[in-house]
Amino acid sequence: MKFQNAAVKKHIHLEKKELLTLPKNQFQSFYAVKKGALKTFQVNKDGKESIRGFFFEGEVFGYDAIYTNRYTYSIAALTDAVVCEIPYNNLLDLIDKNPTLQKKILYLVSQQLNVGNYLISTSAEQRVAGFLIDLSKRLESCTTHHQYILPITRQDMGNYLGLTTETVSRLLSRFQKDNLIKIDNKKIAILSIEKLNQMAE
Amino acid sequence: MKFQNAAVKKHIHLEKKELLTLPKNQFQSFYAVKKGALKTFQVNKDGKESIRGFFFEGEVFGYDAIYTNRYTYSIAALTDAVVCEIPYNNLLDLIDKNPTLQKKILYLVSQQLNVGNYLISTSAEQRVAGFLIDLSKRLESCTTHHQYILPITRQDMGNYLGLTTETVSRLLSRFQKDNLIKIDNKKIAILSIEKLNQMAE
DNA sequence: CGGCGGCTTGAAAGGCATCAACATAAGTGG
DNA sequence: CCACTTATGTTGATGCCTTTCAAGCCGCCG
Repeated sequence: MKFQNAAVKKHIHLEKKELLTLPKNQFQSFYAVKKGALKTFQVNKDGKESIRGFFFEGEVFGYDAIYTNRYTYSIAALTDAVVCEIPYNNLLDLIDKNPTLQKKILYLVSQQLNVGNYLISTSAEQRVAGFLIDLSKRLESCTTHHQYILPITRQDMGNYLGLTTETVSRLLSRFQKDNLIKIDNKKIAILSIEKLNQMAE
Repeated sequence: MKFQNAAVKKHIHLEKKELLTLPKNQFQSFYAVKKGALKTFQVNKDGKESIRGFFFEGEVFGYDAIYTNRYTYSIAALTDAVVCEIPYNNLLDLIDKNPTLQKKILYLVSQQLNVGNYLISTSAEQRVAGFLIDLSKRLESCTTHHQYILPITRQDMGNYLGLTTETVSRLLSRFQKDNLIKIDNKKIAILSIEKLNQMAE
């Protein structure tokens, strides 16, 4: 994503658990993840976090605010992270000068429309399976032999998938017992993408 | 959405339940709904429909295929409907000539990113409440006094929300008993947007 | 009017949440 | 580096919510 370099305003370094504070009620910029991982979330009235999405190296977030014109979610770093701000107006100017960017941007936004399809699934099994496959694709840069380090706690997985920590944990244990994956705390290896895919449909 | 007129290739008339057949495996066009309602769906291995989205008058679908480069969903008309095809290349050309369209398109795509946030919710109650509110906004043109005609069967609602027909039906009955809504088959009147909102968070 | 798809409601089964106890890992300060 | 504390993960028992299965009702179309 080379377009960033020209349009980038500044780099922001975040420590694990740090919040990326956004100008209140006013959308101005996208944010591109240079390093690390982040989550966007809301806290709902019973105090639980509802996680909207995870964002990893190379991904861009904030597109949804073009429509709402304000940031509706909080953003926190899951690991130490570096993001860079891309003001929307800079980007529009840049597109003006370089029309081929047009397609690129639409491509990236379109990508976001395809994330999380598996959230529709009824059963917890399907959702967790879908999530693991999704992660293995999106963390590809950090993946070797279908093995990667989860930058996400079980609780965050649950809050994203609409499940409890316990259910997530139990399912991961069962997937391991069934030789679909191998887990050692945060280290996950996918042993059978095919079977997982089948499971998620 | 005036841009359509210049970029439109042709109008397509669909009868209720008719499928909008798309060129296989090759993304070329968006489709704008001029009249009626449609759904996009997949049939999964146990024969159940998994519904990805509903599209009503004034909405445009197909953005997700920019990324995938092929249509991953089937499309069916829920009512008699008219859609018009907007070839992607026509649209890009048009943007070239008229850069203000750029913002408009991004706005519309961004809108799609904001649809279905309530699908994350754990409980059936939250999801149905969220869905009713969503519909009342999106069907605004057809809505009078918070009352509208659902173009969607209970089964489609269920398949969209990840619930069974029965659960949907039961919840609608309960919402009525609690004076949140009034339903008469497909006719729905929302009596308390506030309480529904609270319910959905 | 009859047939059929869609809707509602009931009873029973099953899956996930809740509550709880414990295990392990990570972080902190001496 | 260790003792302590806290966060995170696992596993079990119980209960609730949603699904499943089943029956009957209603509205629509031929």
